[in-house]
Amino acid sequence: MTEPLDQFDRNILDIVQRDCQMKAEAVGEMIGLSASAVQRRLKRMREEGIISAEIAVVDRKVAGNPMTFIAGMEIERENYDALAKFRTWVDKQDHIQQVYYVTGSVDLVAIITAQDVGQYDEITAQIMSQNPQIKRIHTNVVLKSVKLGMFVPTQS
Amino acid sequence: MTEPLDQFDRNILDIVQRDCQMKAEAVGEMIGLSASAVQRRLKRMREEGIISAEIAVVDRKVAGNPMTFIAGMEIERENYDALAKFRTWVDKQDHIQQVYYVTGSVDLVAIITAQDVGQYDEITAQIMSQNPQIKRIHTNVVLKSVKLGMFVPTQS
DNA sequence: ATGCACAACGCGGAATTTGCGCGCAAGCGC
DNA sequence: GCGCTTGCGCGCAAATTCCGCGTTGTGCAT
Repeated sequence: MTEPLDQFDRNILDIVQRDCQMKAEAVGEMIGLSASAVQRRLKRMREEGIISAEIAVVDRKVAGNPMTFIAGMEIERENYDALAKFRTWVDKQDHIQQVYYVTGSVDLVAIITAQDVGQYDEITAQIMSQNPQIKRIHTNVVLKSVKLGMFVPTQS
Repeated sequence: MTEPLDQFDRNILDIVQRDCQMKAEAVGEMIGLSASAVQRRLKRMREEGIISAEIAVVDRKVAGNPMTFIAGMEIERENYDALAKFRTWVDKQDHIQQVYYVTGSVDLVAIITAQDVGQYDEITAQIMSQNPQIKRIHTNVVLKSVKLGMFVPTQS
């Protein structure tokens, strides 16, 4: 289905993961390929889902959500499709950036942005009330975002 | 410095946060603005840093890093610039996607991608050896990424 | 095994099309 | 009336498509 990436693909991904608006010609110069070849490969990787999205990263403070919280949640493990239901629900919650289903003392870890603690409180209240399978929420307040990003290494 | 966003700006950000390759004309149609106006606003928001980056999101599995870990770390709190040093170091570590400095039972929370547990072990070993101020690491293995993204709500 | 013909693939470059980036005059709000 | 921002038009840069070529790999006959 999706055959392995060659070195050119990896180099292209390394670049567009940092700046996806770069001109194909500039990319081609960096990696030793023509502009049309770069565009062909980009198109292919987009179609195959290797590049799943191309997104703008917006400053949290300017957007009015200066605060970040990390919420660890306990869920009913037995009920497996509780997780599926939670997934569809959480997809629509814009303040919940990321959710991971994990091993350990909590079952779910969520990265949540909010305007202030009051709004965060409202969000957690909604999580609890609209998802009875969530038993408890442990909150960590983020004092500083040391590093942010979605970069994935491609070089083996 | 950076005056507040109006409704047009917010609508543009909502769109480009999901797809930053969309044509300005298409964006303009959605929000009721001409293409050139959209481009002007995008340029301004890029220059002001409201849009801090535009990046391609790459599939983790295809990139050869199918596993994700959430690492909670304990650090020497007294030494404040220990955090600054850690920041500069961690910026260069491609496998460490995100790092948050938090309140609670741990001081730092990191999202880390790896090929397998063996590679993750190497990464944590490097963290410990190259950052003596890190005292201990608590690892949570991610069984499933329920939601991923960097979306920030802009509508108040 | 060796040599050859041929199909498949991906490249670079040219031609075409598309979208961007400016200047400008008009319109809206303060 | 004075900003500021919009919409429009034009020139140009970039993306897309098309085409010819070289390389690779496969099958077949020698």
